[in-house]
Amino acid sequence: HNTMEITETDQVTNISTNQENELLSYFDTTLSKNWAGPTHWKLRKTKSTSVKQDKNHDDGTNSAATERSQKKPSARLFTIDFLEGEDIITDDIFALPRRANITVNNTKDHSLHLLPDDENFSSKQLLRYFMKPVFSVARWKNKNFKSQTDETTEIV
Amino acid sequence: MYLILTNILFCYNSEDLYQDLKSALYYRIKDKEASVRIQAVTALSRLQSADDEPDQKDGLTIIQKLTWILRHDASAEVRRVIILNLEINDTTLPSLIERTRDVDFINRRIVFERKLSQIADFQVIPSEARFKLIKSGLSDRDKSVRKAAGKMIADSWIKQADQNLLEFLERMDIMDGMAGGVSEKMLASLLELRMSSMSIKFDGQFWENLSPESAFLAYVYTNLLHSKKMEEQLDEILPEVTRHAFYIQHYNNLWHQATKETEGEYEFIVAQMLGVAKKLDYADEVGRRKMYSVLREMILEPDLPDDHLASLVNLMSLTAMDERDFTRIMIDVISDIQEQADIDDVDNESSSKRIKLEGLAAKEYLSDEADPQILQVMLAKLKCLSICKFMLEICEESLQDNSTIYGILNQLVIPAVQSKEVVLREEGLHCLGLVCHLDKDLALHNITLFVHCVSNGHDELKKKALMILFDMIMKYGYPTVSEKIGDVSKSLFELCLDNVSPDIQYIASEGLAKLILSRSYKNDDTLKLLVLLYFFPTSIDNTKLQQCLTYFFPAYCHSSSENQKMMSSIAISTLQDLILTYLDLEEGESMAAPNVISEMIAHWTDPRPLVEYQRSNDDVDMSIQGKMAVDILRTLHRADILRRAFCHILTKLYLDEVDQQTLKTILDLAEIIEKVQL
DNA sequence: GACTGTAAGCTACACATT
DNA sequence: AATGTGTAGCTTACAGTA
Repeated sequence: HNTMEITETDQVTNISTNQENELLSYFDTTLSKNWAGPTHWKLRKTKSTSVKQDKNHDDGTNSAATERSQKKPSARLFTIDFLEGEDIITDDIFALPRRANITVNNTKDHSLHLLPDDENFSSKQLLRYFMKPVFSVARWKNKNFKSQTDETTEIV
Repeated sequence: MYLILTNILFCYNSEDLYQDLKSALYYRIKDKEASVRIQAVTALSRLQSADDEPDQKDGLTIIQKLTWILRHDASAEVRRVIILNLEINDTTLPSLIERTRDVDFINRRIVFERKLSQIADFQVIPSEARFKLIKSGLSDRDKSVRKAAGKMIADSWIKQADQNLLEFLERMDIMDGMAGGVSEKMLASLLELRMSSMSIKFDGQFWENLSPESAFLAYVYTNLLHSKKMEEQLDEILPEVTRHAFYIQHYNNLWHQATKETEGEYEFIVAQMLGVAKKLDYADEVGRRKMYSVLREMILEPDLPDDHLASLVNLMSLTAMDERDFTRIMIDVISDIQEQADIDDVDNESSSKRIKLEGLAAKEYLSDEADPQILQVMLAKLKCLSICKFMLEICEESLQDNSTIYGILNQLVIPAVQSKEVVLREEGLHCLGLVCHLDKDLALHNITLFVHCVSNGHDELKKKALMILFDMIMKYGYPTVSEKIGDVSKSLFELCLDNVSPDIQYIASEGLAKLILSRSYKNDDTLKLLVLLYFFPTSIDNTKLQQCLTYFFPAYCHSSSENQKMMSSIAISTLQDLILTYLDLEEGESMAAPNVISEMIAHWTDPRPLVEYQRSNDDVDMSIQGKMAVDILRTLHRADILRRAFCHILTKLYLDEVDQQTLKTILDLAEIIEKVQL
């Protein structure tokens, strides 16, 4: 029951001619960092600007009531959530006497700190066939008008 | 401090002090503070050239220690200091070159601009490594690295050849860097940087006295002007079509007359000239005919390399009137070759010699008997199939409109597919796959064949068949294709994702990524398999697969709320499976840590990037991760091994806009857990 | 209680952009 | 020059180890 099918014919031309092409190129830019796979993946924050904008939009469009009812409780209750985690069992407060530190560092680190080969994966590979190359320039389309009619009459 | 001491030591040469300092430094390079290590390493690098005495403890000299740190130190800055201070010699150069792939882009950059630009002779780098570093430098994700690599070539390295471009290309061994287009990329970037400061003119003399380097220059420059749409300059440098056809003929003749030492060079020149010809304007009838006749003759020659063949077919399409004209010509060519093979079959000592030469590569694939006649027929067939393949890559018209192809299908392609020779079968299948792009009925008729090849063929055939199958589904739609084979396709996909061959896993992943992203195919089990495969320890070295899916998952989840919903529905159970595999890792296996997996999954299912992409939160379920939180908490009080990781993902979820009801559920569940724990 | 590794938040700085 | 962006490093806190 899981297998659903939604489709028309020829997805490559469908997509590449449609605007979805542009939409995918959005990801070419946003994913240009973080291309190297899970071992080198990092979360990039600093969406604070866009988030703030979004919130402002919400404030403008939605009522302030929803704002209060949703966000304020969530903030409060979420802190409770933190407390639940394990806060009450805090140990007694002591000053930490520091003795001589061992200054050597354990380098069992086998990582060579190298990037993998960059396969330059982009929307381009998702918009092509495996076997059939896509030629951006149609080679005969210009000549076709005059010759095509001739040829057909000749052959037939 | 150590630096000062070291400098002092240089002035007051005291052996005891020196040894003391050195052994102290040997400890400080292992200090846990990066800043200390930086100092230690700078100090040590002052001693590197004066002291090659091995350390008694590990038998390593200073330089060996430095190169070891260069590879292993976790601090980018420590590595940077070593890059900057390490002297360049035969032992250190490979380590420095390796840093062109350092994770830190500043390190990559300074290797190019401070080290590799400084070497006296770039030929000390073996050409394979040289092209590898050029490729990675010029196509680096970071702009400044690309620039540094480009400048290294265009400013420093070319100086070694006295600013003489052709001399430079010769020293560069461009013929060794053709694979992957590295040579072309390098020259193109060089030309782009120096275009203004050089005037490039190709006159008759130039064309008549081509060397591999000048021919390559002509080819790359032509391509560059073409891609920049600089039509006037292009007209200026390119000869007329007729002349160019003569040149091609000329060098082709030289190639065949060449000695063993020079034949490679002429073959290369011909390849470049054919490349240039692709950018000519074939409007002129006389030129077009001349070119056509030259090509028509060349393509019949027996021992053509594959890329010549591809260029020839491509050019013949340019000189043809239209697609039907083109296919007719190619079919003529193919039957000529077949005839030729049949005739040569009877006698002709000399051609069988040639075949042997060419056959060397193909021989290993061909079955046992070395009978030259059989071999020759086989090679002729193979050549016909290759021509057919290149032709079909170009063809667009449907089979009904271009029925000439049927003939070749029945007479050449089908027998090849049924052949017992592996090479022929592969190439035949390739052609069949391409023909199926032109006719839906034919495609559907052959689906079962492709499926059969995927499940029963040898690896190479499997790969081809799988690619064809995906192409067919992309082209004609999943329902149409699966109608033909029932529910086989889903299990076939799963089989391929589970395959032992990394290539097949990769093809299956990319194929599925395409299908899923284009909404041709949608299935939660398959999606889950993809995620599992992505993180699985066996995939850790499958870079293609990883990079493909690294692109796919965010693109999939952040482009539609429906997709994101699907992902979130499998997220928790998948994460659970992955954590369990992580806990069961064998010695020597490795995979991403549970926390990383959690963060990535949390990111994929985060509604905010989706909102940003859609530029509105219509249809976006802002509380989607709230539901995930509920899921997690429900599993949490059962399993305890998973506690840690699951709690971690809980903190990553976006719960600010969760609806009240879900929120309440979350809190209740949390409360229960707390009580149970107490 | 010492000592580690890890995670998260903050600050300062270098860099790029305009 | 002024701005924003991204990163490295520092600090703090906590949990596990033995």
